[in-house]
Amino acid sequence: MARTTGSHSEITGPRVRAAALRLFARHGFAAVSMRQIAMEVGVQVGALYNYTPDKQTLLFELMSDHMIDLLDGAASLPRGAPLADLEHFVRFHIAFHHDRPDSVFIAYMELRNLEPDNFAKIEALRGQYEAILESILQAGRFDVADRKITTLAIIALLTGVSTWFRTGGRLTLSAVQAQYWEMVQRMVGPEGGSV
Amino acid sequence: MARTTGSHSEITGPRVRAAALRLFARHGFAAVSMRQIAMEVGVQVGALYNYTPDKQTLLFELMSDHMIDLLDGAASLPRGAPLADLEHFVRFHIAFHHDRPDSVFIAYMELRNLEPDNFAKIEALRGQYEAILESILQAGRFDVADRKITTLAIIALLTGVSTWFRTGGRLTLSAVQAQYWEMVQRMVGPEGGSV
DNA sequence: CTTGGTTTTGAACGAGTGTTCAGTTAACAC
DNA sequence: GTGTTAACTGAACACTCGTTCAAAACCAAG
Repeated sequence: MARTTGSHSEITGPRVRAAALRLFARHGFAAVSMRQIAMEVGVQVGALYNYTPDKQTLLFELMSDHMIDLLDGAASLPRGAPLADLEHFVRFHIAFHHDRPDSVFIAYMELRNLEPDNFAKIEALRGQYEAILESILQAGRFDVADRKITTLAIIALLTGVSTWFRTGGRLTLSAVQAQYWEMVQRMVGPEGGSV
Repeated sequence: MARTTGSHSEITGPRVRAAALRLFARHGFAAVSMRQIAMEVGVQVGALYNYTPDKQTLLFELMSDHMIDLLDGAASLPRGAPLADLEHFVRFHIAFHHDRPDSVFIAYMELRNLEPDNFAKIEALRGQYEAILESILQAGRFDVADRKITTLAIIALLTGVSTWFRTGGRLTLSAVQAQYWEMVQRMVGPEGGSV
């Protein structure tokens, strides 16, 4: 057999995903055509179908890869004292999302464009991620009225950073992390406050 | 002249906007065709163009109306002691967004589908809304490290409610308002804490 | 150089897009 | 009943859509 290693697919494949990611984030899944993606890659439309069975799967895999990376990252955080764990989680969430603005955008905006099966899979991953934060809150017995709500509130608060923060502005990433960590600390109250 | 008052346009017009709102929220602006909107209204496509010059304007007017309502609502809140003002703002934001899930979704998700001019107008309205909260924080001289960040953080926190809260679940709207008010109070620290 | 498999092209498919408009319908004033 | 005009239909326009596939191009191994 010929051309098994070093073939073009190992170059074009990632380029297809990168182009789709960029364009979906900028204009939305439904507004981007396969021809636009192909043009960005520098290839004809038909060639894309060597790398994805269809447009929907392309979207799903981008979202799925993102959520798995997120989950892996959070699951790999060192676990110890709950307050320290919470701080690690907060800083990780902000940094991770800051590094991948396009993926973040897609993961939050394009859920409705997923077919039911794919939607369920992404939602399951999101649930696992929330469970990590919730378990930290539980371990610390913080002073929160409702742990589930606090979990979702913290994630919404932290994810909101990506709507305005860009490197090179008034603040550094670590300054933002510090301020959000301060806010989260206040939100959850003193450790041991829960019954 | 004939048929000036009580004409169908006063019935069909709102129905067109309502159908567009519903469908844009469910499937996204780009994924919804004018024919789908017409079918929902029970009319042929061409008839829609009696009520909007084009699809883009239909989207813009939905977003614009929503933002103006939001701004009017916030501007009409009674102003007095900063802490009470902040509480009013928090409760208002949650209730307002809860009452209009479709509009909220569109206002946050479809910004990228606006033409530059329209985008700028919506952004300006959003800025005015943020300014109201910021002025409350300023008046109270709360203990916040950065007032602008805290403003955006609070709005992100509160808007996050609409991603999970639906009437009829475990919690009532006023219970949710109470919990978020508690969290916001903690986030901003004691009044008079700022320099 | 030939062979054999991977990758890409280029064209086509049927369906759907936003928008326009001449012509029909329907309701009100007189 | 007639005249007027707002409201709507139905068809058409010129494109764009996702997807498929035979044929060509390409490249490494033998």
